[in-house]
Amino acid sequence: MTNSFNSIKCKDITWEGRADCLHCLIRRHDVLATVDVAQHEELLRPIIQYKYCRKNNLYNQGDEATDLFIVRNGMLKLEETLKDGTARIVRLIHRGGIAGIETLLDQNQSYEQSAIAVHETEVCKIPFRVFHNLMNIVPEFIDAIMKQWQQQLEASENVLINFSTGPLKQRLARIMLMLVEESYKQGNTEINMLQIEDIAALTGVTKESVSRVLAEFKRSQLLIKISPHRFDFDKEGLREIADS
Amino acid sequence: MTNSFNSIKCKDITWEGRADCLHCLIRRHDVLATVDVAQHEELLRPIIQYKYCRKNNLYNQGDEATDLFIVRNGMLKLEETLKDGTARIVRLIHRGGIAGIETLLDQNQSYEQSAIAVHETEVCKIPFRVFHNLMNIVPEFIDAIMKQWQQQLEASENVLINFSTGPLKQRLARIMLMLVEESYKQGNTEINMLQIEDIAALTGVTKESVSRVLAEFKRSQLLIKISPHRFDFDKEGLREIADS
DNA sequence: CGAATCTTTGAATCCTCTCAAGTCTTGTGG
DNA sequence: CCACAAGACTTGAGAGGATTCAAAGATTCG
Repeated sequence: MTNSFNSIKCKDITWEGRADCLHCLIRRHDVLATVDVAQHEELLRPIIQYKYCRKNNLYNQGDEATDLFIVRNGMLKLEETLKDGTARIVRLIHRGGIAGIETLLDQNQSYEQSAIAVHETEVCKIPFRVFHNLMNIVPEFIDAIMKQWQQQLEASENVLINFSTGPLKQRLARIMLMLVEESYKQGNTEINMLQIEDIAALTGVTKESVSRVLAEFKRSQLLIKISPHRFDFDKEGLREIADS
Repeated sequence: MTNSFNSIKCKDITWEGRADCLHCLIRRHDVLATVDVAQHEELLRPIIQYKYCRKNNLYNQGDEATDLFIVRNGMLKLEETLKDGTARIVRLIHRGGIAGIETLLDQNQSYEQSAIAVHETEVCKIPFRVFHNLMNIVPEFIDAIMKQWQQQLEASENVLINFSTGPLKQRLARIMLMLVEESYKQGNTEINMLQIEDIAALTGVTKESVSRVLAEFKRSQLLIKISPHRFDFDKEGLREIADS
């Protein structure tokens, strides 16, 4: 299953039509796995599928919240812009993850971070009230939501512990290994490289520092450029640095 | 309401008897606010109240999970020990917060971090199954749990954004301001200082670096030592550094 | 092709770490 | 209650790492 759509030119946001939950192959990965979609077809009708290309915003910090987004494939960043203008990624959202979960609480009427695609990413856009209805109707759905909340918590802890602690070399090796795992999941044999600035926002350092360390990785053949954004890698070598 | 028990010598864990939820003055601050305690007295009977003195562990990373803990007052750290032996605090738990929330998911039978008192801290120890029963019986309780999950998420984001990003001076000023707010809540006019090593684990730097910057704060009168662990502070000065 | 954006590299500065020693505080047992 | 031991905190000096500012290459988009 290589991502055929990676080769297609991609810049914007594409409307991919009403979601077909009944025949959705990846539903088992997300919270809707707990829902009998045939039974609730009516309720699920407003769900729309979109494709967001690299760098497109799903929503911005502070925007009024109307929808949640489930990631079908690709990767999102949840990013907070700090007072001094720099950005900090608080967590990454992978397949099955939800962007905007904080808006499920009644008191939150707006998004707390910006959600932006870091790779080409397909999502299902689900109106807020559909989620609320499902929570009222399907008991198992609540369990799935709690599980999702815990996963988001772990995703943030991951950024803190693995990407924001220790020498930069180590942190970047860990990020590369995360990208390796991600590429396996997508059926690729090469890394889909993040932008330098995203890596900087993930580690809390400057983009120059990131660039320097990655240059070192390339010189020592830990990363080998295949094409723009595409890299082959030395997993063992990266692992060694990550665990050092 | 100054903490009278701060003056009493305190080293260990004290059993304070069965919790009296019915007359509990701080219940409105936590998830049990949604529960009619008179109606569910039977179910709540196993709840025990404890006092943990500074540095005592409620549980350790990997321990089999049997109970959750609600903080009545004081402060806990949730700490992860990394491969190289250093510790990283992933979040702090204040009044009304829950330690061990991750164990509410069926698949988690053990705690993911260690929970340790950083100040003298009173907690209610609640068996796991009591929580589960309440979730089944009281619909509003589930809402409160979700809210709590979101608060834990925000507590982790706070460590990442405010305590692990930017120059160390700035981060330490922010931690001091957090302690200022904490002291207000407890009705004190002085900071209850964290241990240097805890501050280091919160910021991801060495204890020597923390000590040096705090020494600078003391020299410039941003912090003024009153007694061991107790400091007067210059809130405006700290604010200025925190926002610089 | 040209403009805008993203990435790389250099050199000087600043910050943080390491290792080491010394001081202060706290807890324990005589 | 005091003395000693253990733990916590401070300080110094040198090395190593990250930042800043600036400029030059790449890449992408129109």
